[in-house]
Amino acid sequence: MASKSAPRATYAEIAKTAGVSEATVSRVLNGDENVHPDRTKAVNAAVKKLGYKKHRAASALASGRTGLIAVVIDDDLSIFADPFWATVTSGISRVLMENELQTLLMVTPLESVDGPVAHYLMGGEVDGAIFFQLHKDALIKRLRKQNLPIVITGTPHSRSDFPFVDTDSFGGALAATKHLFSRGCKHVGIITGDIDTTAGAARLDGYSQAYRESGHVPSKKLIAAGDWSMESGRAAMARLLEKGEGIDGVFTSNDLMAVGAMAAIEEAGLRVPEDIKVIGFDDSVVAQTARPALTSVRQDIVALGEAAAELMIAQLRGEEVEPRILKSELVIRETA
Amino acid sequence: MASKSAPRATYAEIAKTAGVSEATVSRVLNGDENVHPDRTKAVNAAVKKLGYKKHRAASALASGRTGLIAVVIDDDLSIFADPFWATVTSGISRVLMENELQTLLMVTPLESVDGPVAHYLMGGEVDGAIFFQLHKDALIKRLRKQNLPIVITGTPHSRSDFPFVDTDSFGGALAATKHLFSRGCKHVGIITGDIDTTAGAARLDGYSQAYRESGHVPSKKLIAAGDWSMESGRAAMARLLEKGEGIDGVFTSNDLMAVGAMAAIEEAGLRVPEDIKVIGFDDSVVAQTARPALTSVRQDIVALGEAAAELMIAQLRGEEVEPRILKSELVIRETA
DNA sequence: CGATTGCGCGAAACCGCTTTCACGAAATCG
DNA sequence: CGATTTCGTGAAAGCGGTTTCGCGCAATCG
Repeated sequence: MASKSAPRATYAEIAKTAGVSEATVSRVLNGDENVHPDRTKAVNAAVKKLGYKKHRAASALASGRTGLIAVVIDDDLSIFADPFWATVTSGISRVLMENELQTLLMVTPLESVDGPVAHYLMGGEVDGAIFFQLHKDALIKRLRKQNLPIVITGTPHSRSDFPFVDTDSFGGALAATKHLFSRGCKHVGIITGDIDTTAGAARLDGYSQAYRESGHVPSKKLIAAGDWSMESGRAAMARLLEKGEGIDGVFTSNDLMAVGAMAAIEEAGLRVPEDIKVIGFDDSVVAQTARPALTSVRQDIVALGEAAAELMIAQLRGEEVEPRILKSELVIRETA
Repeated sequence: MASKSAPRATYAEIAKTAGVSEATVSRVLNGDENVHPDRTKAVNAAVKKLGYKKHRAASALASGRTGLIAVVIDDDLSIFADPFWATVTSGISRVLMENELQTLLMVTPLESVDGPVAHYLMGGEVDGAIFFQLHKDALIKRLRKQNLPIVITGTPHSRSDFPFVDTDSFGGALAATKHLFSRGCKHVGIITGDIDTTAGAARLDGYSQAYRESGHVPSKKLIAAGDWSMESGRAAMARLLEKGEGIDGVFTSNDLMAVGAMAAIEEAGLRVPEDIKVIGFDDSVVAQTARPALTSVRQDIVALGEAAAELMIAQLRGEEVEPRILKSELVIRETA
């Protein structure tokens, strides 16, 4: 459709104006060391003069490298209404661009191992894929077998050796719970996220660990299950209150549930933080807009994306990569 | 990097097993009508049998069509912490995928007309570009001149003939303000967004229009400027209260400012909605988590993305396109 | 000092698909 | 019924890079 107002320079022209062969142009443009400095200079000059920009498709066809990295979002729970993934993605995109790579966004149900997405990824259309979430990793295992570089954002279930990046959920939960104790709470409860997710489990573990370290005795009655939603937080808190354990502090596994919990507390005629202190997780907008403002565990989400991209780039370079766990940090506001 | 475990079928093989020429294979695969049904069938059979998948790069090189649509986000205000754009993007991605197109995400400051992004877009690397926001449209004008299909999400400033999609800000603000009147408010104020944005201006216009239609007399003292942030909403509301116009209702141009306004109202010892009713705009998570729950103007954000993608596809087909304005809807909760 | 090695470089094949061109056969025309 | 169109098709020339191969030359070796 687009007309070629500026008839795009090619290797042929560069080669001619630089007085070298196209092969040499290619070498220079791909950083081959074994080229005489003089020619290198000549080529670079020609490139600048002609405003040359490499043609991706041609390059991809010849080399097999597309310069494209897929970011795959299983469109069930994900991006809708959750700023988290968007933020991660922007971090990824930034880093990839700096490395001459483009971000191909695929928001789609992951379906079977041979849905269209799977074929696309296996068909060599991209140089690598970064996945969000991970309920089923059959597809990923398959891709791995094909040597497609993969990075997972979030901790995978199987302890396969997938390269992944994640926030330190355990540490964050540990710190949050300890903070509640240090503020004088005696009976600290937890509202968990979906325990089937690794993040949900890790946050519960952190909470338990804090109990163990504090010398306090934990009670199963102080543990209530949520599913990350605000409504589940409200319901879980209501249950916690009913049990009459004298709960005076609660760590909720995300901010949304914290807000729900605060509503339940208020409905019970109690006050935050005077009667019950609350700490969330994520430090999302919601934490900042809540009243009273919510104390929460912050994750550096952009950094998470950047780390994912860096892991991908390392793989592309053929380096061995280790999973990366990012530190979380407690942001103290009014609720605890 | 990825090894070819399955040595990818090519036209050559298909042509051979179907007993036709490669040219015919191409015709069939690109929907050329002028091919004998028998051959068409033969080719399709061969394709299925061999599990053939077209090689994008090769196709792009030969045809000049990349099958890639860029989604460009000016990384200043945008994606960070704002679920809005992410949601739009997921709508775009879904529709593009259904049409065999891929979404290339570019999160980056738009800088000058000849930054790297500009070059990328002008270099024929993509078949079209969808832009979010629009502070400066110099780049876009330039791209348009090159015949690159463009769609803008949000209303552009210049009344150039860019194809764009947007939510009916004016109508939403009108409905919200009228609703406040109908609930008995006599002195309805507005906290505007950045007036330099078309959305900010349109929402103010809708508010003014409601005043005109209602027969009430508007007062400049009831208009306070915000900048979309929660803090600006709080400050604006404080000013509104000071002016002592007996304000009893306020329409804020987005949810974040509404939450800020509610905080200010509470700090002034007044109550929502008993003393002052509040309506926001966007119906974001924040509206749902606020207490009392915020009445707000909902936009169908996914639909907005889908519309953008559809406009793009129409252009790719060479059709003439009209801007598309999507209806907004008042979601009534507790604050008004 | 003749023989071997290594380095820098150009010629040319190639990546896989698209598209122009021309040709033979079938359909339409005068 | 010969002449002109129309239609379906294959051969082949690209599209714009990358990469292998081998050559000529200078450096190194015996």
